Amino acid sequence: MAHWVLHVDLDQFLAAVEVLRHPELRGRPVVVGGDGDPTKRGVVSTASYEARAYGVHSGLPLRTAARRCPDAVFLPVDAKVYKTVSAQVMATLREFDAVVEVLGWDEAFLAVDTDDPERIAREIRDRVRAATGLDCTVGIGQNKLQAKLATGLGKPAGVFRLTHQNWFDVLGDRPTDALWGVGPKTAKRLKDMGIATVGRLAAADPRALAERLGPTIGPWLVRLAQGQDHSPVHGRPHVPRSRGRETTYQHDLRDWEQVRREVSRLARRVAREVAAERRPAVRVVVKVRYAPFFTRTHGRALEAPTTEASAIEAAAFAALDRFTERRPVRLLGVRAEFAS
DNA sequence: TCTGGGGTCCTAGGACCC
DNA sequence: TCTGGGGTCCTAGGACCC
Repeated sequence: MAHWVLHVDLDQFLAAVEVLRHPELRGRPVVVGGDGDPTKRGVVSTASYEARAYGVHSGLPLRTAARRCPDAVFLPVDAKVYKTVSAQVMATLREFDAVVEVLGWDEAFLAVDTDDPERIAREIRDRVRAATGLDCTVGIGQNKLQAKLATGLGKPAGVFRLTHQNWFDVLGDRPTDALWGVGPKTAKRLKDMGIATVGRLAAADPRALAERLGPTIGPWLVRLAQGQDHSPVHGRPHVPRSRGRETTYQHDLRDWEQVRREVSRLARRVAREVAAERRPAVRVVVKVRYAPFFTRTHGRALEAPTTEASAIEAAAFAALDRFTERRPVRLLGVRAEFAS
């Protein structure tokens, strides 16, 4: 039997969950994001396919979404409900004879041994739909990279197989940011080097890329473009490396005393979650985004690993003291890092 | 008129030590 | 007056992903 990786991705997950519990919304443009008020600062988390037809997509500012699609139904992100539904989906996936690696609320990899991966893919789709009422797409590959990219080609509610056999037929002429791990910045840098497509990147000299993009990332990009990926599917539960909270304010903060109070509030909230985790923090990082949308961070190591709120707050204050610019603040964040 | 919140990993530079 | 070469740790920032 052959070894296959399947990637399962729920279609328009947040919007689909909202339609499930508000059936009257079916067929309408639905936009989930922020607190559901498109006049406020926030972005789209998920748009239904009906809303996508108006050019509304994840990451788009809610205000822009409202202009593009004034008839859309705007709903707040209800993380608690999505987590519950996600757990049902993942439990369904774990019924299969496979190693299951969860990637987030709406995605998972399954490692399976079979001679008919399409049969298993269709069965996954059917059983997820029966258990939750949700549609998903299943990508099939010889590794995680191929499976992940296959899913995008199978949407919505389809099954697609991407292997070394059809890799270049399907992706060779696509821009490099079609790859999982290549974003707009790297795509631009590659383009500036004369590398615009996956095919060109696959044929590039790893040493030349190492010089321009770093010793790890350069050669890795070439392997990525060749469809190579040896990272295993693992079923171990995720152990967080850090835990943080951040807030974008509806109106910029100008009073630095208020900034300090907000950092205290965030630090104490993070400390509560760190304590609940029962793992001591070793470092605290404060993030400040100024009104013109540039972001700075400063951190402070804790004197000793701790879950104590007062120590975490003191470290956050020490980090905050390293910010000297007194401009209006748009966002504040506090993050605690655990020992590695 | 804008541009969330939750994370992870890699890089580069400086400090420090031998 | 001149002053190498590693290795490691810490920190800030960048890029990416869901």
